[in-house]
Amino acid sequence: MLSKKTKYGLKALTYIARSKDDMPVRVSVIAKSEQIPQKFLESILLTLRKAGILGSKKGKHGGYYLRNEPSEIKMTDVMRVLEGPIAMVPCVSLNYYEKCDDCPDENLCSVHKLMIQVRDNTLSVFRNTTLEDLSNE
Amino acid sequence: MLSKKTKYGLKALTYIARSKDDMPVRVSVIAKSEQIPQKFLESILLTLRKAGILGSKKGKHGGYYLRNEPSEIKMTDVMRVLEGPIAMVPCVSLNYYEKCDDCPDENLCSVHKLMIQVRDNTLSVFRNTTLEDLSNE
DNA sequence: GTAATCCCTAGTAAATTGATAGGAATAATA
DNA sequence: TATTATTCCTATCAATTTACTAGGGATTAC
Repeated sequence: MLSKKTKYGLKALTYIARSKDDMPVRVSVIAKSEQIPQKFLESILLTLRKAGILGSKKGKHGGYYLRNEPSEIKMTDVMRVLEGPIAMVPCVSLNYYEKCDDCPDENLCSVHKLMIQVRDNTLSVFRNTTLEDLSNE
Repeated sequence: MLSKKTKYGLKALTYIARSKDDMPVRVSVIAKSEQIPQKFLESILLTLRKAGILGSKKGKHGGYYLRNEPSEIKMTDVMRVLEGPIAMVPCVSLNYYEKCDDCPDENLCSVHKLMIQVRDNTLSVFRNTTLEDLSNE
C-alpha cells in the first residue's frame, strides 16, 4: 500500500507545480484544497525540503516552491524520499541493499528473482515520469 | 515492503514445487529447510490451502501439495492471496476498487495516473510468471 | 511590534506485522 | 484400540509503523 504520506506529498507537489505564478505556496492553501490535515502536511513538505526537492520561504508571504522545473523532478527521487526504497525487499534494492540472513544463495532464491523483475518494472515507470507528467491535466 | 508472510509463502511454494516425488510435504520439513518459524508457516500454508492453491493431507504422512501444475500457478493469484491487492491504492485496484473520499475526479488525480502505470507494470510481471519460473534453478 | 508563516520536537492512538501458545481433529500403523 | 504424527483452529501478544496532534520557536513582511 502507498502510505498517506506519499499520497499527500505527491498531491502537494502536483499542486505546487500547477500553480502558475512564482509566489511560494502556503501549506494552509494546499491543505485546504487537497483535503490534507495541515499539520501532517507541514511535516511532509518539511521532509521534501530537507531532501532538496522543495525550497521554502519563512514568515509572512512565505511558503514552499519547487527547487527545479517540474520536468526535472523525477519520480524515482520523490518516491525514495517519501516512500523509501523502491524495491520490495532489501536484497534487490539498488540504493539500500542488504543481504537476507536466511538466504544462502540469492541466485537460487525464487523471491529474489521475482522481486528483481518487479523492481525493474517499477523503476522504469518512476524513471520515465516527472512531476511535469503528473501535473498535466 | 514485501511482508514476511508473502516471502515465506513464496519460498514454501517453491520448495513444494521443487520436491520431485508426489508425497505431501510436511510443514516441519519446509520450515527447517527454509528457516521459517514453523507455527507461522503453518498459518501461511493454511491460507494458501483455503485459497485453493495448496491441498493437504492430515495425520501421519500428511502434508501439503500443489493443487495444480507449477506452470499453471500464476503469481497474480499467489500474490493476491498472500500480499493482498496488487495495486498500491484502492482507486486503481482491479479486484478491490474503492473510490478515494478526497478525490473529486480521478482523471485529474496525479497519484491515480502514476499508480495505474505502476499497477500495469507489476501486473504484467505477475501475469507472466508462474511457480514453474520461480522453481527453475 | 504584530500577524503570518515555516520549523522543530515530542507524543499518541490505532492498525498491522510477525509471530507464539495450546490444543482439537484426523489419519496411519503397531 | 492405542499411539504417534500430522494438519487445523482460535486466541493472544509484543514490536513496529502509520497517521496524525500539540505546542511552541524562529523568521519575515508590513
